[in-house]
Amino acid sequence: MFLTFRAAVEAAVEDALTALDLPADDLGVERPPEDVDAVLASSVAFRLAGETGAPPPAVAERVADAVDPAVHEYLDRVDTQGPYVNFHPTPRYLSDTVEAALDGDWGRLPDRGESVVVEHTSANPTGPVHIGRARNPIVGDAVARILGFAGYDVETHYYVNDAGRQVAILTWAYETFDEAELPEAEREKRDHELVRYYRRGTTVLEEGDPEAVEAAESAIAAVMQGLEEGDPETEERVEAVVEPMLEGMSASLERLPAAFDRRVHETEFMPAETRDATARLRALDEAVYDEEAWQLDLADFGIEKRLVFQRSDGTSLYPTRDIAHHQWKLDEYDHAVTVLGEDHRLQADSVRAALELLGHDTDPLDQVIYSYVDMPEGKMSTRAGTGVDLDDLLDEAVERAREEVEDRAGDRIREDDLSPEDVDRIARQVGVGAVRFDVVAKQPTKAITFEWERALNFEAQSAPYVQYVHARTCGVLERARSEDSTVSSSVDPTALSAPEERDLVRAVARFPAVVKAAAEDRTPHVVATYAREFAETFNAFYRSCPVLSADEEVRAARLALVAAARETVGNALSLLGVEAPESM
RNA sequence: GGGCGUGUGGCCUAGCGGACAGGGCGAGAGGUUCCUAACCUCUCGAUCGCGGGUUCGAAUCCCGCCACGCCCGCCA
Repeated sequence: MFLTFRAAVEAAVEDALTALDLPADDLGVERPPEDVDAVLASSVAFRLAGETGAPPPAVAERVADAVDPAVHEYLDRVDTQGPYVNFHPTPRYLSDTVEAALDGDWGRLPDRGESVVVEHTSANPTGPVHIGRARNPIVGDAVARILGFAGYDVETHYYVNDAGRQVAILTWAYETFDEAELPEAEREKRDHELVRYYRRGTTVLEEGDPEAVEAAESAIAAVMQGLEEGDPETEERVEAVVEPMLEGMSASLERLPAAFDRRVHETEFMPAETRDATARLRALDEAVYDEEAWQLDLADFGIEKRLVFQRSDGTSLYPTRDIAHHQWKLDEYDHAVTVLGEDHRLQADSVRAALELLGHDTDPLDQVIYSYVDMPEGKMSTRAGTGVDLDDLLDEAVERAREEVEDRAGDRIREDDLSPEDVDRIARQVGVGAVRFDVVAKQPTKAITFEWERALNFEAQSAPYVQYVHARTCGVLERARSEDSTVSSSVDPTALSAPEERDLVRAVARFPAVVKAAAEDRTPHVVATYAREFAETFNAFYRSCPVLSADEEVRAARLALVAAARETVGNALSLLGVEAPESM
């Protein structure tokens, strides 16, 4: 509804300017501050003041006079406040908004008939997921949900680096060391068990005596060569350790929840596609053979660092395989979004440049960059075993949420008691939701230093604040149902006259525009910001507008509005991957 | 050294060319015979890193500087 209204306002301003014979290249349509009672405003008058020789307020008057509200949908009237032209919607804007929101799937944008692959997380299968990288699945999952809701045909991929040196080390270590000589696993989970081999392996490589290191290096090299050639036996050996590791990691990710439509393995592009890409790269004018390795000169793309794409021993590197991988993505999908840490940026830019050189249009490629989460003491590392595991964070979050639920159970006003199952459910929804919301609500490029107290703060501006609004809407609707009231699918707009009612409807109306912006810019945090503002608006309404005790007509309208609000806040939470509790 | 990113009250954060820079945490004062108080109201608190510039107008754009992070591997 907001989108329709905005289009109408833009058309109205443009028509008015044209009629006044003024330039209409910048309409200055924007959202006014909260205390101004208009849905949209225009600041064109500032820009036209010089043009017309009149002061901005006078220009604003003229523009406002030139608008004919009758010919624009939902446009009721236009007035001015100083230099600003303000636009007010018709009562139908309110009723149509509520009715549309009740129609189901509120906020979903029409099908675009375009596919998009969202690749995220893609953590190396070397150990348990720690929270240094936890932004990736949380942001990536939200981006995928938002794009899907915005009308794209979305597929999510976890790209498995199963052909690199790291997994070769893991494979060699797994086959070499005896479990009896390793420390006990931190959890009875395959990823925790297997990471012990990886850690022991890297320790030997770093601190072992020269002979041992040499033997290890040759064993590792043999694994990499085998993979390069597509040797089935080597692939089997690697798979034997990579797959259980991934199962363990996935189990943690699913708690967020972050699930994937498919895992795409590097080895799927070996040897054929990688060899083909290597050959085509070597044929380029920008290809340089230096110190027995093949490299790509990307100076024309502003990248000083040469991209090495074939080692002196003839094997490929991660970027080489990623080029083959991305050629496939470009062939299969209309758009490809990759969520990756800031340290991979140069890498990704280089791959993109190489794809351009190979003749691909890389416009469909898009990156969402996030900054790693550090500990107060410094970086987290799988190898060193420093940092906090995602499982530990989620366990702690749920545990603290449970304490909250139990504390609050005592002074509940409502007489219905929570069953043990309810307590479990709420603790999980609130605990996991708080972690997710805390991460997804921030711009991903901002650095985060992990602190327990801050990450697990359930106070205002966190997930529970928004979830609580959803629970409240459910509570009202449930009560109404028990009194045999049904939510009417049509609304009398004149019954919604209180400012808190109007504000809430207007907030509902904006939701599709928020989805659109978040999808276009790949910025899930704007949905979180909206959800928080929406919750605030709802709470203002809830405070001053009793629903069930209101007179019949007002009651019907408010009940419909509550149902619309539930749909809105529920869908917003779902886009963020945060559960919407029906009670809490 | 070069490239990229970030810098908003004690702390976290939104805004990224227009109406007095919004929230939250924290500190303090209130609010529940009424649909869930994980709520609400009020008070305290900001040279929007620093300095220039562009503009009628700059937290927002440009230039310079400073601080922090990331990258500059035949690792991924």
